[in-house]
Amino acid sequence: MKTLKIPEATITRLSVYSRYLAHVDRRGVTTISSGEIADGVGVSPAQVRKDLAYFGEFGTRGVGYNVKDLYWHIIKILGLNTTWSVVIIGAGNLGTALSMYGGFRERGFKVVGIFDNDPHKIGYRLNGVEIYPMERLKEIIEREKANIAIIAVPADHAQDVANLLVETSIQGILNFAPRALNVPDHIELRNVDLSVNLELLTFNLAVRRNMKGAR
Amino acid sequence: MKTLKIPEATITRLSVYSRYLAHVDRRGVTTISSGEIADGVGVSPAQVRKDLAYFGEFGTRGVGYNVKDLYWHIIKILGLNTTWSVVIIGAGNLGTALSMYGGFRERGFKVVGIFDNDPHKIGYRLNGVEIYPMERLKEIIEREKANIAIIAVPADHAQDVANLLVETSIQGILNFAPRALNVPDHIELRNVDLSVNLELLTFNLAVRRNMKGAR
DNA sequence: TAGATTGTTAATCGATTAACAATC
DNA sequence: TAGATTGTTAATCGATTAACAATC
Repeated sequence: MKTLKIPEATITRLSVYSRYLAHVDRRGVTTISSGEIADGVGVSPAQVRKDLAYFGEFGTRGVGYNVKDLYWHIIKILGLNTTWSVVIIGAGNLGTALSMYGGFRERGFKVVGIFDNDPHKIGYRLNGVEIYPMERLKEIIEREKANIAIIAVPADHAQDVANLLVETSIQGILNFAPRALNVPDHIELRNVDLSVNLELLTFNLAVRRNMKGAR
Repeated sequence: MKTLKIPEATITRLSVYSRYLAHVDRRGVTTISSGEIADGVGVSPAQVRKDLAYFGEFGTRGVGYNVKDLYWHIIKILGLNTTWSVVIIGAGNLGTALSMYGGFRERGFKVVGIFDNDPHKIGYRLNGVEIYPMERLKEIIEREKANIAIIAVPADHAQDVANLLVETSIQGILNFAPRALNVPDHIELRNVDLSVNLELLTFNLAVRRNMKGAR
């Protein structure tokens, strides 16, 4: 099978397109052009068409795309036509927020367990989901058939948590701790760094300040 | 002045490097090579040197980089040698978590106000920071000299909030709502989409599943 | 000096953009 | 049919990697 490599940026944009399609669908729009999608999300029409072309032909020349149709095609591409069960490690501020975050549920993710090492938190529920002690990590992951783990513990404990997860049936890890993690190849790993985004902003603001100063 | 364009990926990595440098500094390391930084954060040594080269010469040939020195150089580049005052709009789950998130404070960001339109939340404090009604947005931003606003409201209200912010002295917006926003050029805008990251993971997991199925 | 490692240039690789034939 | 818009190819642009001279 020919598997040409898909740019990660393309997947990122597909996710954005699909959310925009859901948005216009709710507003009753049935057909949309690459140019309209492009305007809606802030990219070029050629980019939209190129991104979709990696996966097939979803439109009609001279007409555009059927909104619902394209939406479901992208959902399928992203693997979101099945439910993913998620566990969250760390019931601190970030872990708590992520476990209540509506954005995940909207996209079909289901939080099935939260873990923490603070005895005072064990047994409580967040959004109906129980907080378990770390000792029960493997047991609960296997019982709930969790696919994905979100790491939301302090940086210094992130690798320890990753090591525990490697011993379970977990398939993917989303790491919010600002520390590079080591996991075997059969586990998908992605890092999200909240501070980096704020710092991309300050870098640009600092550049502007300096430009002003140099005038 | 020659201003060659810096890739955004370079800034992202500088932020990561600086955090790694802080980490090894705490462990007492005084000198480090591009190769060691590369290993620590998971990029190539050439990449590290290239990224730094955009901004100057910070190392010593045959020796490497002084850890503290390089750390401060990068902090300066990122604009983090001054304190940035941040307001958070939306005291829901995400806004609450962000306002308590230690990762921001660690990097010198200071949350000076939280805003919400729910009367029941007004006057309460999160991490010592008061929750104000939306009506006081402009007043508080100007009083506290806030530079950056973080939008953590539902997607449908994000543009309204952005419109209010445009009328204030805010310089940059970090938008967590999954919706493209329109703001004038003099305001720096960055979008963070938490779901996208989870979906990059499921895309890869779905590809793996299909590969298995095709075998 | 010999060994190590930077800073930088050139080569490679990959992603985006522009253009247009295909076709509804 | 004429107008519109896709799907796709070729051209451009930009970022990463490899290699090595400079130099501590």
